[in-house]
Amino acid sequence: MAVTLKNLAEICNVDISTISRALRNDPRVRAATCALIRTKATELGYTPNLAARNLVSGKTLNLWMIVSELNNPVEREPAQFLSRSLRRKGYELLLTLYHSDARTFNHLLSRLSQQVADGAFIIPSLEYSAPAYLPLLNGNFPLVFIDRQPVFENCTTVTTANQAATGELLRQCAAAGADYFIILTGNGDSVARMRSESALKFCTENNLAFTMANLSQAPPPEFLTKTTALISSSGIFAGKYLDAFLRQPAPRRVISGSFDSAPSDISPFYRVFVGVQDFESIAETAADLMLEKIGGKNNPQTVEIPLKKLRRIK
Amino acid sequence: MAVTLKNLAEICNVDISTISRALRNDPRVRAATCALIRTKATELGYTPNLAARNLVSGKTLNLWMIVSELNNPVEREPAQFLSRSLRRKGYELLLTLYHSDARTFNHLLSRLSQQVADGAFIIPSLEYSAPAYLPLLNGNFPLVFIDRQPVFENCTTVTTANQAATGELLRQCAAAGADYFIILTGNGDSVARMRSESALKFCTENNLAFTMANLSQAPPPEFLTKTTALISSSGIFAGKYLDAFLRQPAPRRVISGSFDSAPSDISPFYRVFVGVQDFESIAETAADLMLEKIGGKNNPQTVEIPLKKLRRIK
DNA sequence: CTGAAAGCGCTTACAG
DNA sequence: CTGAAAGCGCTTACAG
Repeated sequence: MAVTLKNLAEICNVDISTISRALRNDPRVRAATCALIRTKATELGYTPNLAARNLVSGKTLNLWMIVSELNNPVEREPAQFLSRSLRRKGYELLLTLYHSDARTFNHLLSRLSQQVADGAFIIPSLEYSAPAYLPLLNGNFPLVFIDRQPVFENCTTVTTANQAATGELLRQCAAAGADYFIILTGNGDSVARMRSESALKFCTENNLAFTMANLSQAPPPEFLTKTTALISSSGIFAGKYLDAFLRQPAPRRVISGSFDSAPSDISPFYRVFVGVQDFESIAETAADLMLEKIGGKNNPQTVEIPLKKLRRIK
Repeated sequence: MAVTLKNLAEICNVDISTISRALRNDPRVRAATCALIRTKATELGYTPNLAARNLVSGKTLNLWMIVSELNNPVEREPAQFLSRSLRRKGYELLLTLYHSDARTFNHLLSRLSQQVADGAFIIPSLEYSAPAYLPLLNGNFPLVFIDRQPVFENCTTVTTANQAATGELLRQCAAAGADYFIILTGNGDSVARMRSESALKFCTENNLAFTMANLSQAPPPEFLTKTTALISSSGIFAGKYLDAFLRQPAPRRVISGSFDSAPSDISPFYRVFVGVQDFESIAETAADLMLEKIGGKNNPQTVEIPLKKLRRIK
């Protein structure tokens, strides 16, 4: 059994409220009393019960972050930066995983309603629809979305300026000679859709040949005679697509343009460009918005963070 | 303001205790009363306050996992498996990071003393010494260590059978022709030390030439005439060591023997072996031990999990 | 079947 | 400077 204020009160022969005050450095308690209480407390290894404190204060100083898993840098990096940054601001970041499972995701949201944290950062999956969020949004619970946006409007989101970033990426590929674009970004979530749209727009505006494809879709024969750029959300996909469809017969030149990571084997590529997201700024911005929300400001908006850099790997 | 039992009691014109019972499916409350209460509750979006519940139950159904960061699979993988596994058993796994910082680590331990969780999994760093653990251990707080062992004895630890695993790894290298071993495993923590010792033992017993080295230590010229095996905790190190010292003049043949990951560029190696740890079994075993502990069993012991497999990558 | 009461461990006006 | 009291939101014997 843990030591409680009550125990200390009996031992020190003072009221429990005096104990409480002494331990919280209330200047009103006499130095001598305070000293006695503090020594006894450390002697017995007293440690406050946070659940009890939270009950009276109405806050936990905990913030949750709800992510799918940790293998993807898009989820992992913001989490790590947020943890550091929030600790400096007096909050604890607690990471929870939903493993791409809708039931688990909703379960975690319901925990938030049960007031386990003062707010939460969420990297959602598109398909987990709005109803689960409603109680939280109606209750004005501080929620900041990162990277992806949920299906409904009017919620605070911090994400990369994907339209601009995609434009830059394609421009580089074109400058390196690409005259045919295979766009593999798909439409799995709001970010994917934004990138696909932007890529399409770029190609159309600049009169560049392109096709939207995915990993199980062979490219039209056209690419054989062209300098092809593979545009993907992760270099892994470019590598896989190349292995699956482009190696034999090898096209003249293949360029990879991806976000965050290069293909694991870059040797078959002519050029490799990587748009590196600025996860630190994303985290910092999300933390600031969260604190505003906790402070009572209502700030629904989408904040876009520019790419950290556009690297040429090869 | 969140809806409380008190609010519901006023609205439904029954005592707060009846509300509580109805919402927890107590068979004693009349069906009609129960129905009324439940509809009102969902209407108003009632949601129990977990802090209050925890206060009376004395448990949180939360388990913490304290890790340094998430870039290393040795920390990330057990975390992900544990999260899945514990949810099935009715617990929430909350991940917290200490970012290789001793102060943060101790701060997180103190939170545990404040009863924020019913137990904790810890992947420690060697240098963060025993005192911070003492209150927890004395209070018999359920603690399960994963991978690394803290500096003191008598605590429950789940780790890979590193002695056997290292033996296997070196045996493979020797079978592939290695007659000179550069042992890069170091002594950064209990696992590193165990691997280094085991490697040394293996070489000595089998009459194989070897040297203990690190990334800033050139190998003796001997390796030039030998088939050299680089033994490391991660393929990254083997790659770096090769780049730094072995490339020019290139030795006859270099073999890599590492844990969990291969060198990112395997082309300069003659053979590449990887000992793959069984993080799923480690997590499963740790979860079981935790539940035992929470159930009141005192089970200090070190459980060793065999390697999942020994892969030959090249 | 339901209510009144005590209690979980703490904090904080309010008196004195 | 300190104590008695009320309260945070909930649960659970104990009566009736």
